[in-house]
Amino acid sequence: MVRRTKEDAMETRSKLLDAAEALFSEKGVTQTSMMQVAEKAGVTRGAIYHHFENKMDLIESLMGRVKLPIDEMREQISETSEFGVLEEIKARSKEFLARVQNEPQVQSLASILLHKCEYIDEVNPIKLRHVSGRNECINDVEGLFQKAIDAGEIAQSVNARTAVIGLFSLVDGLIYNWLLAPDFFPLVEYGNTAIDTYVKGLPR
Amino acid sequence: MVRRTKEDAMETRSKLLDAAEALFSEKGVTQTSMMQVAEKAGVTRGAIYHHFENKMDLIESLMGRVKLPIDEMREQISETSEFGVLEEIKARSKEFLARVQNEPQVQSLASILLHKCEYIDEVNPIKLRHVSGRNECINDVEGLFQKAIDAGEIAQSVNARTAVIGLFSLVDGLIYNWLLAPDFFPLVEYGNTAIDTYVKGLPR
DNA sequence: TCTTTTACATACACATGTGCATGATTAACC
DNA sequence: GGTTAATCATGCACATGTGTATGTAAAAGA
Repeated sequence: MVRRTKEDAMETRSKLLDAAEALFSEKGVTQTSMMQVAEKAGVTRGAIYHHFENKMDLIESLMGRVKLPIDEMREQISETSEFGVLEEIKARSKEFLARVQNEPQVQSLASILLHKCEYIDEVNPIKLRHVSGRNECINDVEGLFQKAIDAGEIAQSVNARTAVIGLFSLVDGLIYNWLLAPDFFPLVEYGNTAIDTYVKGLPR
Repeated sequence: MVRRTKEDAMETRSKLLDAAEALFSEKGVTQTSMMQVAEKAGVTRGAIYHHFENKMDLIESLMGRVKLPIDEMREQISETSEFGVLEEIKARSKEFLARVQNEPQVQSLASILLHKCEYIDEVNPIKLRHVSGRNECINDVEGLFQKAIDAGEIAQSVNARTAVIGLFSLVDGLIYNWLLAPDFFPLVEYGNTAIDTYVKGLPR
């Protein structure tokens, strides 16, 4: 075929990522071959191996393309809120759910992360990214909870780390179960109620 | 080789299931070949295809071998407790966590379900079993929550289904995150606190 | 004891996927 | 305007996995 312009090249690269994202989230990572990705993108396998080293590299590029809510949450962490710290924590968690429900790309990536790939060894870059992102985020929000404790919004008896991990697990579990069968319950509606319930249950 | 006795046959079948369970939970389902399972069990691939139709059938037998906590929870559902219904719900949820943490086989299966397999299409028996088991269990516990509402343990304003899905998501998320990195936090200790927090947050 | 069937091992055929090497054509650059 | 280099397409070699057919020796059954 013809040699395309540099903008055309970026477009095919983008098409390849789109195709991979759709196929991975639909059929699973291992069940999708490079050939299928190429076909969906309208090119041949040669194009993939020109733009990416292998499937793992393709996945890494896929994940790096979108700013996940967990990353965005970390960025906003420094901004102080006019309401209480606790309200801020709740708002962030709810926005997390909303993005998963409303942004198709975020939803696809979350689906790949939670359901459509296998977390094999520690070298797996998908797992590494997930775990490191989670741990950093948890550390940050733990600081927020500590601020809430210091500000007297919740009791001194509360362990900040325990509180964070519970909240995180709740949000993760909500997304996990919702992606398993989206028609089973409305994520944002039920999720927001659950978040309110959990935070309200923290000792004052 | 020699033809073994019927008890020997059951033993090799058991060894095959053990080998598959270990390999699947360690390296993932798709990354484990029938040959590796056979080798670990000390037989050849022929033995597998004699006892099981294919890999999927092997997985189904694997899952059917152990009574998952989610199933056991459903069986105990009818037994009434001497304490309140709410206390019963909390106790069941905590026992759920304890089994995952303490029983290696349950832990392996949970790891396979949550991290080491891909939920592809709706025909996937693993996903089907997971979803159907979850839905039935949720329906049952929803009944318990309704009893708690009727008994006045929690407010009439509480929606039973919303409450269940929140609690379930919390438990699922705890297990999911713990299996991701078991050293990160103690499952039972933190999990029990989180469950208490959630239930305590339900409107009275 | 003789036959049948079970419990595997062995071997073959087939499909599929990957990685790379090579080719073709044109954009990019001097 | 000629050379270089990028953007893919094409084809080959290789590895790996699956399913099945066949072989075999002993247990099960009569």
